[in-house]
Amino acid sequence: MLDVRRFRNEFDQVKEGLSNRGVTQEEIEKLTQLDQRRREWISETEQLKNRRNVVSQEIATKKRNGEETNSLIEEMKEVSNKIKQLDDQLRELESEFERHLLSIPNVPHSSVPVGLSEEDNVEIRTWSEPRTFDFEPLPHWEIADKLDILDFEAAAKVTGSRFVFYKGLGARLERALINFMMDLHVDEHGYEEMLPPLIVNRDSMIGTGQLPKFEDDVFKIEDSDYFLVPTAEVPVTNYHREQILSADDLPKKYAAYSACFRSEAGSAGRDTRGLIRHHQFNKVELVYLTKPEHSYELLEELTSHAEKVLQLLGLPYRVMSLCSGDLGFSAAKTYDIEVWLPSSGTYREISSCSNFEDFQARRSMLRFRREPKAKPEFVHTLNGSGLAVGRTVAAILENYQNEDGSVSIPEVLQPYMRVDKIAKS
RNA sequence: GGAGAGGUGGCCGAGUGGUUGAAGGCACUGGUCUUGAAAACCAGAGAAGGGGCGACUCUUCCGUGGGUUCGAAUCCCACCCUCUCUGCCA
Repeated sequence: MLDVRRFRNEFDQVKEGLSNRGVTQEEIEKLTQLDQRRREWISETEQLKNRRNVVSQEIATKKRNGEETNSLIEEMKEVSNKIKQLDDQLRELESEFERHLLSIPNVPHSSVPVGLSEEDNVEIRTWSEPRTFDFEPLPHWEIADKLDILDFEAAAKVTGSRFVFYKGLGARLERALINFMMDLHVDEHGYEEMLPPLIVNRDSMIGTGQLPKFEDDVFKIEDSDYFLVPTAEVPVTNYHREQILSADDLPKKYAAYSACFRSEAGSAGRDTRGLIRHHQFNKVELVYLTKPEHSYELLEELTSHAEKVLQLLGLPYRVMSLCSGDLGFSAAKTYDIEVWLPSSGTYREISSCSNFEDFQARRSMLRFRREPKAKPEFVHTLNGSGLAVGRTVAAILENYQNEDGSVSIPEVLQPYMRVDKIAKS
């Protein structure tokens, strides 16, 4: 959530940042108006309430002394009615104000490239060279079909499109990757492991910014106010919601594996084949809660931890800095890590690492104290995929495929897989 | 799902519709005392929002949301959560 005070005090800067990512002039003006009216009405009702408190005190004293209080009570009836009226108006205004505020995206960090779309994202670095094949590399769904390790048709029958059954060594590969990634982050990178609920309530979804604006993108459980998690970011970040942490607790670093559920409304026809875009997929997520002054340096650290997974797996990738127009709603800055997919000859997103600054913390009242008696301040939250598991399987199948249709297993995974190759049985 | 009990400050725990932001205790901070510490004594200390350059000041907050009342932690209604018993069940 946007800081209204920052909005007032650094109006020009905030306005520019927001319009760089597509917030309209009207939306900004509306917020200014609502904020002004809101503050006027607050001081009006508060004056009346002060009057009510003072006179109530007086009535109590007079009653105790046996004095007459009828005229005061009469006056207070009127004041009370007035308060009720104004309070009702104010409540309506405040909920409109909040609704509006919740629908305004985060302000991009000054280092974010200005641009309108994906086209304007900036490449930061690449790692390793795409392998050259002396045969025509197949897309992962064809490789998997020949090896009988993924079954999309059965999933379509049992559930619907954009689902999959993993089978045999395919299922083991998915599981091996989850364990490999979790072990790496916990043992080498110092994260605390967490296994969160896969269903969360509305407040949690508001806290991390999925709601109220993007209800169409998530699965809601009928006859309830529960949602399937679109990412472990939601339960894990909300774990500390409405808490005041002490400075010694920071930074908090959590690694969480979860299944993720997304409705993929609006992406009909895109990536219909293979593992790239599913309604349900597995992901290992890294989540940070930090002091504000460390968040940007930790964004680099977080990104490097995600990169490390790809390096150990030997998968070529590049790191992109998303431009203002391509940033997610809650993010102030995002690096996308894109892995090389030989069959299409392109890089595809496999991790997205973002700094949300205090945007999520403000929505979810997630604070810390520098000193035992200091005023609470909002923490900064960050998260990134470390990595999306299904897409990693796709990348391994494609990058490690052999001419005979088999797929070699990257060395670091062999202890988890207990084989060095998936071949046709 | 059913029955009962309960939700008050960092924690424990009082609370009769009218100086209760809230007794008391623990923990915490500062001071006195002490060579130092402990004990004892004294004092201080919550959050959000509004106004003011500031000292400061006002409003709200006793699970959440409504209601009754001149006035609600206290009365009424709904909901949420926790605990105990119970039903079904991986």
